[in-house]
Amino acid sequence: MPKRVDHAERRTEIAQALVRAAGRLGLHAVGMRDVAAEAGVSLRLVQYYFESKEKLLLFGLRQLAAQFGARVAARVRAAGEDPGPRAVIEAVLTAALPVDDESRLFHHLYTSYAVLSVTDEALAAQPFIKDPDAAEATLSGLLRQAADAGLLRPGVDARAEAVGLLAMSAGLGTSVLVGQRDADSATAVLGYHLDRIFRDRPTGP
Amino acid sequence: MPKRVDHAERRTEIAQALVRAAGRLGLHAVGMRDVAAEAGVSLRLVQYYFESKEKLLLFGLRQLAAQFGARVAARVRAAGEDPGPRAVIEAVLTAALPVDDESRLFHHLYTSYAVLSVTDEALAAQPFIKDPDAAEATLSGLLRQAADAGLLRPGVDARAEAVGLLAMSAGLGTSVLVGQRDADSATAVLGYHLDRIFRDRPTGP
DNA sequence: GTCTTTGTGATACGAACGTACCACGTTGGT
DNA sequence: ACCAACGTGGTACGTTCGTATCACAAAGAC
Repeated sequence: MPKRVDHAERRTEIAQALVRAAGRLGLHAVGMRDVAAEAGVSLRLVQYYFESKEKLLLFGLRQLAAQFGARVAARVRAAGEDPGPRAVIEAVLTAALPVDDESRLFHHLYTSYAVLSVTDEALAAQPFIKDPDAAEATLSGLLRQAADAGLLRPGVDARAEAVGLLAMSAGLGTSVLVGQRDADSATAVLGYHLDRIFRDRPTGP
Repeated sequence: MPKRVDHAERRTEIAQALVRAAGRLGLHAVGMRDVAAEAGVSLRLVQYYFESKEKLLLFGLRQLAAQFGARVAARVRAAGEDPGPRAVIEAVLTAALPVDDESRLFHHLYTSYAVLSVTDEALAAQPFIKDPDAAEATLSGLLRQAADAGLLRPGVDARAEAVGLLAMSAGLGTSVLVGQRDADSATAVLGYHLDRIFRDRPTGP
């Protein structure tokens, strides 16, 4: 039965199984056997495509980050063609909020990985510094654009707002995740803070 | 050698050992034997004072939350007697930032517990809903006081600001924890956002 | 002065974990 | 047609985990 197989695709499938299993059991509790069962393959195969658990976890993290990037891009695209700066910014910020199963799963696991990276340096490097830095630069650029277009209230510091808003979005996401707040309320808080940055929108004629 | 012993005190000591060990190894990786070694007692004793690991973890979480509450209170007291509302608010918000070993440890473990509580419902109930709700109410009240005293810029919504600032503080704390940002920068961002809420402080005569 | 409770040590047990090993069918190269 | 590499299954190994068991010394109760 062993036809030649696409390794990259197989690894992706197994990593997706890891993500699903981790969402159910918690990242700390998921084992190689759980991943194998979730993917519908034998334990041996998980070992075959990832030599060790650590490699599997690392690959899972990278895939998670990539998926999230794609999700943000999709959200921005869904904001319509040539949307206003505020729409784009709102799309970026709300993409991280756990409003549905997919984003909830993402937030849960990404936070799990972040906690792991504090004590396990193998996980630390890339996704927790480079990716947020990039997000910060992007958002900061968007705000500066908006400022140049005269859309912002006076005295707004693009960089400080970008950093603060991203942190707020992450923090709100966590509070939604643990059940302290519901998603609508978190969205409303973000909207309020954007209103404090942007000038009042022109009311209809 | 078995003199009569204060159970509560013993449990506290062991729970502190749990916290230290978890800070070193990660909460997911700490076992009963690690706690015993860290506390300098036998495995049996840990079992004796906490019947199961789950009970130990729960007690550790509650103790952590209590310690944090005390820390915030101390910070507020350290702001001087009869400090301005802004000083109190800044003390509350910066108390959660990982600026030293103690606060770093706290933020690390509290986030670990939060992640655990997503899949392990035994941990979920109290500290992740009640405590943040209380913090929110407190901060909201402080802001309302400041507004009544005419210290805030017009149009500020105390509740939305309280929720947003707490979320921002938590998010900034996490970014410091994973090494994306240093503590000073996080403090500066919080300061900037408070400046956007409070009126300009009167410049000296 | 016995006797029950309390605190403590050492150790054993069954399960689960990550990993390693062995065997075998299939495929593509030549 | 043969042979080396690939893909896969089954299973065993050593470790570690949380928990349970057995034994026993000290301290209060009466």
